[in-house]
Amino acid sequence: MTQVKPMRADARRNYERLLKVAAEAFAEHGEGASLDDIAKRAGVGSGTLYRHFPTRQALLEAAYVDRIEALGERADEIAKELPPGEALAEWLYELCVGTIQVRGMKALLGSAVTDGSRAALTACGTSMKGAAQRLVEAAQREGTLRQDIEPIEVLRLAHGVATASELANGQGKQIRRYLSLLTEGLRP
Amino acid sequence: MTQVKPMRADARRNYERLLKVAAEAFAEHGEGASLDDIAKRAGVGSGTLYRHFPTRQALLEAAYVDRIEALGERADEIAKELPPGEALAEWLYELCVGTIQVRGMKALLGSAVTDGSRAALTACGTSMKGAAQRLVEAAQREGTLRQDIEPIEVLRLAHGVATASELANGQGKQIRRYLSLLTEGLRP
DNA sequence: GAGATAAGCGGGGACTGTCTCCGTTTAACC
DNA sequence: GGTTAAACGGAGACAGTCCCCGCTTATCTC
Repeated sequence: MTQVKPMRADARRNYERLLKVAAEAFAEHGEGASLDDIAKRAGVGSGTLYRHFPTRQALLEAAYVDRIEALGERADEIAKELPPGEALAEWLYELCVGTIQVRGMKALLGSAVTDGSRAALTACGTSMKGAAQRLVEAAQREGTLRQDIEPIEVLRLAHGVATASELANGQGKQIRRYLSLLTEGLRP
Repeated sequence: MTQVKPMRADARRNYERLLKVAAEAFAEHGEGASLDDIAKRAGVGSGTLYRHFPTRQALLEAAYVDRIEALGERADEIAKELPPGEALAEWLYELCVGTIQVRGMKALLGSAVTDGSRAALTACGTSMKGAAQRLVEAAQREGTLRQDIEPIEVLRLAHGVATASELANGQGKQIRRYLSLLTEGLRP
């Protein structure tokens, strides 16, 4: 599963440089950051960039996997500290914060929960879905979450909440409010 | 308020052609459709397009104002046929359908409810906000909608629901489901 | 260490899209 | 019909994506 042939030293070096620069660039300019510019800033030719990461999507994913996996692990930490219902809410909050604050992660998280996505987001997608599943099932067992809902639906709705919060100039407060509106519903 | 000087005949002709072609192009290729291509298809130079519509946003808005205003009027029709709570739900449903199906309208509706938007969406924005306000207040008076919520928040959340539905390959069924999850909340 | 060799590099260039500038055309008014 | 200002339109500067292929170099072998 892991790299059968070890990368050549220069290849590995360039790969890492690109990743680091890309994360900065995406954070700064959003997912539309210029790829040729990233290559330049990393001190490599654009050919090198495109060889390592055939698509923007691939680079985006590689640049943020660790952050996303951290989010997956965070789910378990939170689960230890809070009762299931609250844990889910808190995790969704942190997920939304990440979605909005780290420009460029939105597209990535979005396609991770897209139905029929082109199997692109394997790593990120499974990590997110796993975390969501654990929290959702726990909350359902506890009885603080409706039974008829799938983990992936929760992720999609959270993405929707992030979008809505963004429209409202999303500071943490907005996210909290919209998340709680979702949890409690719009009825009185 | 309205055009002080009437447009020259050729200008008016080109303006209309552009609008018609633009609506088709955006519907077909999404909001990213090539502007030069729209100009070409309308049989005018790109200079003409940019003179009439300085930004993509401006063209997008002009191409869809009538559709959006129809949505505004639809609110009142629905209000006559259904009790306030159901009317709001039905209107939000139609709003989401429009958001998703007519590619290119999403960006427009999004920026119409963005906090601190650059005063771009005056026409569309006020139309939407007006319709939302009428339905929201009626539902609140009836007691089927929480009191502590603003019309614009409902619009933003609806946009979020549309986004979530889109991720789920949004057919009408998904939209209905996610909307009702929002209305009723995620609690059991 | 020297040589062989394939993995990896990188930048030139084709292509697509945006947007402006300015010489030319033409509708509108007399 | 002649004048004039409004409107046209396309050439071209610029920015981004992405591929191709001759050159460089890390690694392996002796």
